[in-house]
Amino acid sequence: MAVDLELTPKTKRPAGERCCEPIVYPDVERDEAVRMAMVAKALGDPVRLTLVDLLRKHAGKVCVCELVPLFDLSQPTVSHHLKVLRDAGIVGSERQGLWAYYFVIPDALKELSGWLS
Amino acid sequence: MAVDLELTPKTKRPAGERCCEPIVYPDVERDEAVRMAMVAKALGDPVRLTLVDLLRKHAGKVCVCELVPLFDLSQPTVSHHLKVLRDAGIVGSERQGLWAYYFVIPDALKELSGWLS
DNA sequence: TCTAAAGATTGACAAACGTCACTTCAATCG
DNA sequence: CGATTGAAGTGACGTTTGTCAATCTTTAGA
Repeated sequence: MAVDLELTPKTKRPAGERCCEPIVYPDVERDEAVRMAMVAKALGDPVRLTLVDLLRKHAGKVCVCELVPLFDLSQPTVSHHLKVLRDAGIVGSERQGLWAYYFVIPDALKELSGWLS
Repeated sequence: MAVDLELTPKTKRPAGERCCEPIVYPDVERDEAVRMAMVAKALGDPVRLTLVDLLRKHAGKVCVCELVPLFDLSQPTVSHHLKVLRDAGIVGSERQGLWAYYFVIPDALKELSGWLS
């Protein structure tokens, strides 16, 4: 896991000679990075982060009609943000009659959370 | 802290009447959300997340010249990503002669990390 | 069956983003 | 000094993002 960077003392190289050996690291990490970056990106907007915060604090399912008035945004915009979160796998939705309820998918943030701490 | 959403059973409202009471929540949270979203956004790119990962795994200071060959990107692009991370307060840099060394700022990810878990 | 309401979708547009080629800056070595 | 190297800055580009107005879809109620 640990990439072994050689922190050798550096001196100026002659022209053309490369500065340092390229370090290879497994591609597994690359996929992991892509996945986590996708989640982080979805959380990278104050509105979406707040949406997730509300849904998490609520632990249950929250109706869109309760979320929209919390923001100074049009309904389609909130809907769009919810879609971004859904595409990132962070939240799920469920229709009941006229209403749509959103909820946080339990383990969606686990990988990123684990990496961060 | 907990926002008290009233999950009353919903019925169709007559025209003009609002769907539900707007819920107010303290502005402190809003600032917190803006700060955390800023950090998340900076991590919301695979290259930058990998950069942070490498710097963290290394626990010390890493020379830019060791980071550039790890990515299939031009040096200015890597430099740009490092600047984004610096602007977000996630990493710091230090010059030593010709070389620039980057390192993760210890507590930069704490707030987001705490919120996530 | 007609109307109205909740929510998603579409289209548009300005702003921000990721990338590169080119240039500039600062520091080292001869 | 003059040449060279590591890294940052600039300008340009195509793409993506956040937002809204307008529209569409589905459902409930009369």
